[in-house]
This record gives sequence, structure tokens and C-alpha cells, in this order.
Amino acid sequence: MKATLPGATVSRLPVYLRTLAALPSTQTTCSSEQLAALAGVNSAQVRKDLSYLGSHGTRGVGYRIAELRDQIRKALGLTHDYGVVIVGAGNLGSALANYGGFAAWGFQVAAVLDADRGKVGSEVAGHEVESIDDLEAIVTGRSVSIGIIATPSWAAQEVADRLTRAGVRSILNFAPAIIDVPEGVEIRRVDLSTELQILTYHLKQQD
Amino acid sequence: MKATLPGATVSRLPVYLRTLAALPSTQTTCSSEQLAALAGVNSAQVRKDLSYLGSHGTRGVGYRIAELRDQIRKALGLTHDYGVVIVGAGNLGSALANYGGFAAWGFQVAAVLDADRGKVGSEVAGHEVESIDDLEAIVTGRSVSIGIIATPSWAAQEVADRLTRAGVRSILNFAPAIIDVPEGVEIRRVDLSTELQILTYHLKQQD
DNA sequence: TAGATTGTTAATCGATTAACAATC
DNA sequence: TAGATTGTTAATCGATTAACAATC
Repeated sequence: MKATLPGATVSRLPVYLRTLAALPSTQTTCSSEQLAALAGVNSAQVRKDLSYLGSHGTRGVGYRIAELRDQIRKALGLTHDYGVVIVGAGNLGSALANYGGFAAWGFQVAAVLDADRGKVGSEVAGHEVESIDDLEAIVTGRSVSIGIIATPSWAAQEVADRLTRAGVRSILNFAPAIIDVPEGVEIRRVDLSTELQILTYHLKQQD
Repeated sequence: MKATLPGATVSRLPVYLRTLAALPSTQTTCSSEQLAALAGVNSAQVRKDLSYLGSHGTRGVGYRIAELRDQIRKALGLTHDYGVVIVGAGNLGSALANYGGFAAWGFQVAAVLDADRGKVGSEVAGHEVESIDDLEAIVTGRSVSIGIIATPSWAAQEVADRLTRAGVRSILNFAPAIIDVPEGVEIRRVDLSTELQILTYHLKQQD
């Protein structure tokens, strides 16, 4: 396997993984053509992506599904569980905490934090909401490796600073703010209104 | 302005818009260098993106903030309001309905729908949850142009089919499913576990 | 004028995809 | 063998960015 995969390939691997999971369990092999159709991409792209994994399909046959699934999981680092801390116990934080898909992919919610004392102690998705004051202790003590920011925008940068100082190197930011993080920390942004605004651009184009 | 903007430019425009909004109100012009630093991109890229808009900055000075904001809004089609229907009143649907940023950018939640009769009639973010049976009537009657799918995966395709048949041409899909839509319908996917899995890839790379 | 900053070119980089030899 | 499908090449496409003339 190549030391680093192209970024576009990395972002398609999860899609392939979900596509494979949706295949009927009677099927044991799968062609790049079928995978491409289900994932909505080009079949040459599927083959190229998979070739980066050192995944060896069989010419004339296709890829063995079970083997391919394992290779993708390994490439993505999904071979063990990751502790996740959700910061912000509002509607979004609660929705995330309740998200069933977490555990299925090896993500364990280690804690749900909030700055609002009124929320601390209440229950969200089986987790007692804890105080953001304990962020550092929780990150260290519970081996948290991923932080999810579901706070208001104005609080996002400070939360990110505290997370990174505590050793978190991967952050998913749902607040509509651009956040600076030190070198070596990976941050991804999921922004609802950006998505909506991209949609409106395309709506406008159609008129 | 060019008839169509490069895709990458379209997805950066919302970021510029938010960056401009965060600038101190005493500032009236802004250089590509400053905008780039705040948005986290290259300044040549900012200038290129803005040149597509026919936006004319002033050499030696920069861009007039108010004018630039209006041009970006116009380019994105944010000059009028859009009706949005949220399908699925679970945690995620509720979080979306409660999302404050909607109205600020001209998105009006026209309805929140659910298939569960137990949820119909309950209140979510000031909206009485309505039955999914009325989807078509609501889309047509309330001029809905954007559909948000916040249902379980297995229901996502059918909801998309019903939305597009009712005339919706822009869909934001939060269900972790690949959905087929007819030509001319724009669909964007926001997938929490894909984002997390991309983060784990980078975590793995650092070890 | 001198300094600053745009708008645009041209080079580069990375991603996509058609095509096909290799081979099961 | 004949048919199917991979793995990879090479062409193409689109996006990024350094550099700088234009010009406020």
C-alpha cells in the first residue's frame, strides 16, 4: 500500500465501504463496474482507488468482498475503536450523540460536554452531560482521539484550542466558523448553510 | 459574470461571505490577502474566484466589502428566500429545524415532516410536525424548493423520489445512503461517518 | 511619485477517465 | 479457448498558485 493515498481516494473509501455493506450477503465477489454504479462513480476510478490499497482483485472475476472490506478498513485505520468527545449538548450535539452509526464504525462517545450548567447532569443519548471545565481531564483520562465541535460559532475557536492542547489531533467542526489549528492537527468542517448555499447556486443556474 | 463558475469556486463563495460578515464594521475595504488569511486559502485563489464574479476590486486598495458581499450573494442566488422542507423529525431533523443560521441566509423552513404518527402533531422548533403523507401537497402549496432528508437510510431513496416528483430540484441528504435522482436534480450528501472515517485515516498517518 | 494590490497569465499539480494489454 | 474484468498507461481535464504587468 502506498504511504499516502490521494485525498480524493480517501474520501471515496468510506463510500465504497458502505456500498459493500449494502450488497446481498449471498454475493462474494464484486466487479469495479458494479461498485462504481452503486457508489455513483466511474469504474476506472474505483479500480484506481483500490489499486492504491494494494488490493488485488482477480481479472475476469472481480474483488472478493470480504477481503476488500478488510483492506479498506485497514487503509482507513478503522481497525480499532476511537474515543470521541462531543462538545455542545444542544440540538446538534444531541443529534450527533444519538447517531446510531457511530458505534457500528468503531466510534465510542466518551463524553458529551456543555458549558451551560443547566444542561450539565442531564442525560443525552445515555450519557450524562458533563461540564466543559473537565474537558482536559476527560480527553486525557478517557483516551479521546477525536473532538466534535457542536457549539455556537463564537465558542468554536476556544474549544478547538483546548482540545488540541489536551492532545486531540482530529477535529470535526459543525460550527460555521473557520478555525485555526496547529500544524499536525486535522480539522474538517461540516457547514449546513454552506451546503444550502451551494444548492441555491445550482437552483439559480437552472432558471 | 461567467455563465457558470468552477465548482471549487462555488463552494468557497459561502466561506468568503461568512468571512466578510465577521469583519469589523468599521472596515470598508478588504484585500485578497486579508480575506485569504481569514478564510484559510491562497490569496491568488481569492482573486481568481472573485474575478469570475466580474467583481472589480481596486488595485492598490482592495475590495469594497459591502459591494463584494452583494456580488457574492447575487452569484449564489441568495437574493430571495427559499422554502425548505425537512423530512424526518428525529434528533437530526430537530437539530436542523432549530438551526438558527437558516433564516439569516434566506432559508425558510416551510415544514417538518415525519412518517411516525406518534411524532405528527408534536412541536419542533416552532413547527408542528406534519405527516409525510402530505409531502406533495406541502411542496407544491408552499413553494418548497429545497428538500432536506433526515430520515433513516432505508427511507432516503423513496423520500428523494417523492420530493423530485413533486418538483424539488435541490436535495441535501443527511442519510448515509447513495441516492439516485433524475437528471437536473442537484443532490448533496452530508455524511457524519464518512467525515469521521476520513479523520481516522489522517490519525493513522500520524502514528 | 512610491507603495500597494488587483487581474491575469502561465506553469504546475492533482484528479479523472478512456482504452487496452494482461490474465483469470 | 472465449468471455470477463483487472491494473495501468496516457491523455485530458480542472484546480491551484507563483509571478508580475497594470494601475489605483
